[in-house]
Formats: sequence, C-alpha cells, structure tokens
Amino acid sequence: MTLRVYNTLSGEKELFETVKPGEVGIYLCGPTVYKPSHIGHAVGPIIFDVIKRYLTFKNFKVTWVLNVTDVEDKLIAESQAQGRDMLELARDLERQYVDAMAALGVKNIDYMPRASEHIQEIIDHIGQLMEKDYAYAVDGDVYFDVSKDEDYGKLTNRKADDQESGTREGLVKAAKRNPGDFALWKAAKPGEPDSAKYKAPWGSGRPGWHIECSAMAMKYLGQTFDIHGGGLDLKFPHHENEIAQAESATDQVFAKYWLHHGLTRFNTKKIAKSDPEMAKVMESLQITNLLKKHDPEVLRFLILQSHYRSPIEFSEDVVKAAKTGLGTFRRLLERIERVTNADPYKPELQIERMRDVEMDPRSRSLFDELMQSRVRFLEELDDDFNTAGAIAVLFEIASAMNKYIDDAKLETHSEELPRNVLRACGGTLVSFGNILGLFERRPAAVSMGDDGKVPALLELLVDVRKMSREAKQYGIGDHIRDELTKLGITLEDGKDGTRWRID
RNA sequence: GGCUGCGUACCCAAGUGGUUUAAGGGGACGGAUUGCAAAUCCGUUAUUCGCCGGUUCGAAUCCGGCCGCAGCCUCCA
Repeated sequence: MTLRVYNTLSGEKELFETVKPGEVGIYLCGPTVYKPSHIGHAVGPIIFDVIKRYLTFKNFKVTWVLNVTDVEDKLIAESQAQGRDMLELARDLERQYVDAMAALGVKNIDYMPRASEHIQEIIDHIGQLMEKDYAYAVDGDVYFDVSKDEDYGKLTNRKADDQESGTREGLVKAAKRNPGDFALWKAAKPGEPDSAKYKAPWGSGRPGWHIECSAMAMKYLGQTFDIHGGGLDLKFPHHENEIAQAESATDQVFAKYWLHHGLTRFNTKKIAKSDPEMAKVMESLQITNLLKKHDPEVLRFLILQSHYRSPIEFSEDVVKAAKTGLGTFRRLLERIERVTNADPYKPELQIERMRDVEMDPRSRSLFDELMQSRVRFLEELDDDFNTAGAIAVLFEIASAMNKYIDDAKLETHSEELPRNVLRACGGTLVSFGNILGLFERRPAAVSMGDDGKVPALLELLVDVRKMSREAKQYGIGDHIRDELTKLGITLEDGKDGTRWRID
C-alpha cells in the first residue's frame, strides 16, 4: 500500500517519497497569538495530528513543528489597545491555544518554536539573502526583491504584475523596487513596545511574518523537508514568500509537499476576525467557548468527517449530527465492555491475531468482514488522508459488530469464543479510531455539579421504576422515564437491567 | 481585472473515466425487538451527481460554454 498526497505545488496527487528514508519532517503554520483562536484554527492541527499518527503507524519517524507567531503588527496593536505587555498577552493566548489543542487530542507536536525566540536565526536568514543580493535595506526596512527570484509565484501560479493594482497602490512604499517586494524586516517605529524591538545590522526593528516561518522551519527540519502545511488562505503571499526566501537563500528545494487544508465557514463565509459580520458571532466560534459547550471529541470527529481539503460549514446542527454519530461508537464500546468484561479503551487483542483460531461460521464471517474493512480503512488514509472515507468504514465495522452481538445473543449468554472474537474486533475498531485520535479514552461523565449524589439518586429512581414495573404499574415507570428524558437523561431497559445516560 | 477551488438526496458528506445503474453520517418513514419506549438490527428515502453541449465503447468523474458559491491578489488557519 502506498501513500499518495495532494501537492499544491503540482496540483496533483503524488506518490509520497520522503527526503530521508524512514523519516518525515512536517511544518505547519500555527497561530498569531493576538486574539483568541476560533474553531477554524483547530482544523490544521487536527488533520496534521492525524497525518503524524498515520505516518507513525506506517513506521516513519516523524518530526512535527508548529510555530507560534508572537512578534507581529496586529499583536503590537492589540497589546496597546488592551494596555498589556505584548509578550504577556502572547503567552496568555498561546496557553489557551495549547490547552484547547490538547483537549482536542492534538498532542504530538514536537516543537512549538516562538518567533520571538528565534530572532538570531531570522537575522542570519535575512543576512544570507542580502549577501546574495536577493534583499535590500531601505531606511531600516529590509525587502525581498521578487524580480531577482526567477520562479517566484510557482506555488500559486501568479505573476506580481498581473495582480490587481488598485488594492495595492495605496500601500506601495516608494522605497520598494517592485510593488510585489515584501518586508523581511520592519524598522521600529516610535511608540512601539520594547519587546517588539530587536537589534539588527540594518537597524532596530522586528522580522516580517514570512521570514519567521522559513527560518524556524529550516532550523528544526533542515533546508529541505517533506511536508509544509497550512490553511489555503496562506498560500499567497505567505507560503509563496517562504519558498522564495528559503530557496533563494539555500538553492535547495524548501518543502517537497505543500498541503493546504480547507477553511471553516460559518454562513458560507470564512471565519475571519476582520470580517465585520463574523465579528458579531466570533465569540461563539472561539474554541475555548465551544469547548465549554461541546465534547472535544465530537468537534474532532466533526472535523474529520470531511476531507481536509474541503471547507467545513460549521453550525450547531452539524455539531449535533456529529455527536449522534460518535454516540454510535460509544454505545457500541459500552456494549462490548458489558459482554466481554474487558476495558475496550485498552485494546490488547487485534482481529488479525485471530486468523488461525477455529471459529463458528458467524464468527468467521465477522472476521472476514473486518479483515476487508481493515484494508479499506488503510486504503482511505493512503489516499491523501481521506479521514471521511476512513470514518465511513468505521461505521460499517460498528454495524457489523452490533449485528454480531444481536445475532449471537451475546448479551444474554456468551461463551468464550464469541467473547474473544468480539474483544478482538473491538480492539481493531479502537486502534483504528486511535489513528484518527478518536476513542482514546472513555468519554468523561457529564458533570452535574454534584458530589456523587446524582448517580445515587438515579439508581434510586431506577429502583423505584423497577418495583413499579414488576407490579405492572407502568404509569409510574413511564412518568419517571418521561420526566428524566426532559432533563436530558435517557433510560434504557435492557435484558440485564436498566441503564441511564446523561445528555 | 488576474489566480485557485467548489456545486452530489431534506441536511452534512465520500467518490474525480468502467470494481459504484453513487460510500458513510444526520433526519424522516416502515418492519423486527420492547408492556410502551430507548438502544440495536433489517428495509425505504439521488435511474442520478448546478445547467447546456462535446470527447469516449463507457463520464458525477475529461473538454468547452453558461449559471451559482467560496478563497487569494492587504493581515488571516
């Protein structure tokens, strides 16, 4: 099985071949920490987290870098508006971001370099470009000369001359040699905080955004590495400029594969802070607020249910549908636990290992189906990380297992063999989910602000219901159940007693 | 104006030349099960992939035109 990835550079799916055998270097553009992150900021980290998990599963040694931009014009403006120290504000927002990502199951980032801590590397990088005459300084600013870079624009297929002149004209500084030249270094201006001023050979100031990324990417991953990712709104100018800087400085290929993920939308529009309409709903789209309302695994599941290159239309309805869908797996895992008496979240048995075990026809047929699903699941991920297709396979697996439990009547009487088959199937389901960062742990019980009394009270109600039902007093039992449903508590009468579920 | 994409059922969403006379999820409806529910299982819900034309033995998938939507060209995941 071979992995193919869509490379923005070629516009095609390409066979994935690493720069160094067995190793993969990944750089993903992270946040500029000047405002709280919104749900759209989670898409990149989640899909790249899956990419890393999958490549690791395929036995690659993966190094994943995600940067934090903490020296930037907007951050300066925001800190001044709030009257807070710039770096203090940046650290605060960074912590929120990291916590939110951790909650969403993004835990495999190897390096999170901050721009503010890589000024020397950035200055060296600019120095190289000046030495090779790709860059020039004017009044303390340093610009990259796009006319010197012959293949400038190769990522997004554009020529600086063809771009709309109207929007740009007002911003063009007379000092620039070409309108498309971009800043590598910005001279400090009066009134800017000291924490945004760094000494450089061409004067005090701060780095441009683009150079931060190429400098840090090369520091941690080398001059040439495998995958560079980001939102597709970063293709131009950010990634185009990164390529120009890095390849002009080193004469080597910068990143081999460029992966761009789709943007999250709300009401068909990209979620962006600068959009005035969006600003009104921004608070509800902030990750920290969404995490207060929704299970993080549901949000992750929702994001992975579409292909990473597609846009995601975010709404409460979509979250609800994702929650219901994920619930299917959670109930199945609970069911497996009841039948097998083993913790399904710690899978130690896999279906492949049951190959030579003698089985009844029903078990054999489930085994066969799962072995086929296994192949399809991996094929989906090999096809440009098609997580949506992979999840579809998981649903089919879940359905087959539920049917098996039903048909073999495992809940009322179960023998050793079917229990082991089920345990192995559950193990496979969970380990596949784990590749997507799902089913990693038992869903947290919904907190009702109690001190353990709610479960006890529910047990009491269940008990009362049981007594009334045994006396054929169904009205009482139904009343209890109906009223609990209104509170978001579901009662299920099974053969082995009544179970309750909150929310 | 230049450059990218996208348009698949009631909703979300895979699939980009034959293995698909279109996965999967949500919803709705019918059946099994249940005292009734819930959960689970079975079935139904696109002869059709924005529209029109072309290429091909064969197209949702390729080409052209049109319509609609989004992204970039200024900071943005």
